[in-house]
Amino acid sequence: MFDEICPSEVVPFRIGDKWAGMIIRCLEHGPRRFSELRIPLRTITAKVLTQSLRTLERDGLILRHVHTTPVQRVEYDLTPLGRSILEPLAAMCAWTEDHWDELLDAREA
Amino acid sequence: MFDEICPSEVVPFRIGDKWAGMIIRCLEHGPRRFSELRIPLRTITAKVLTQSLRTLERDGLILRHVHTTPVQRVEYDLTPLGRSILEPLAAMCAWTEDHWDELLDAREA
DNA sequence: CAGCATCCGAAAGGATACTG
DNA sequence: CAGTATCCTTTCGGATGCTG
Repeated sequence: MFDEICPSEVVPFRIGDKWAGMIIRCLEHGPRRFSELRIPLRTITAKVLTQSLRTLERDGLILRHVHTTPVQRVEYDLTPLGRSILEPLAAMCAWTEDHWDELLDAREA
Repeated sequence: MFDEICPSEVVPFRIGDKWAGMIIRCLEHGPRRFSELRIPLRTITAKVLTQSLRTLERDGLILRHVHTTPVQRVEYDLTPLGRSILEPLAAMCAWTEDHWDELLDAREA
């Protein structure tokens, strides 16, 4: 999903905007900082990451925490609502893995 | 989902393009003709419906059958692959129903 | 560090008119 | 009936430069 070689465009599911699904997965195992998120999401720009995070925050799926001690730190974390979406998201990913070959075959033909 | 009063934009999931998920649900109970699909999808234009159907066909999720007896009839039907996507799609819809109020509350705040 | 402001190109979606 | 063709508007994502 995060690999540039991986043709993610084949995945027919999307949550929110282009990056929202991947952001949610990045937060699966605990809070992450803005700059930490930029690592797995290599090609995302700061502006677009900010946009996606704001949308997710507005929708109540993540929370934004600002720490000013001593330097600026901003952490993002899943809300219970955001965490609850991991289950249907996993179902989607499982389906995609199961039918990956069929999807690629269909594209070729 | 098909009601114009219903704020479908709140639904954070999407399959393929804007209409693909709804088209798949329209085909859930058997094949449908082009013009039949335009009824529940009231606001879709012929061009965009054609585009979405071609994409779904290319991805192997639906099949297109042309009947020329005696007038032109074109029917669309789910493939086994397309039918298998109904399950994760249902999981997504169930999640959305369960958390509908939370999503709307978050938007207001 | 974690953004915001500005500008830009590409793509998606749609309106309208026409066709085998 | 089931589309095509053409044009147009909007939206999306990104590049670049600046800031508290």
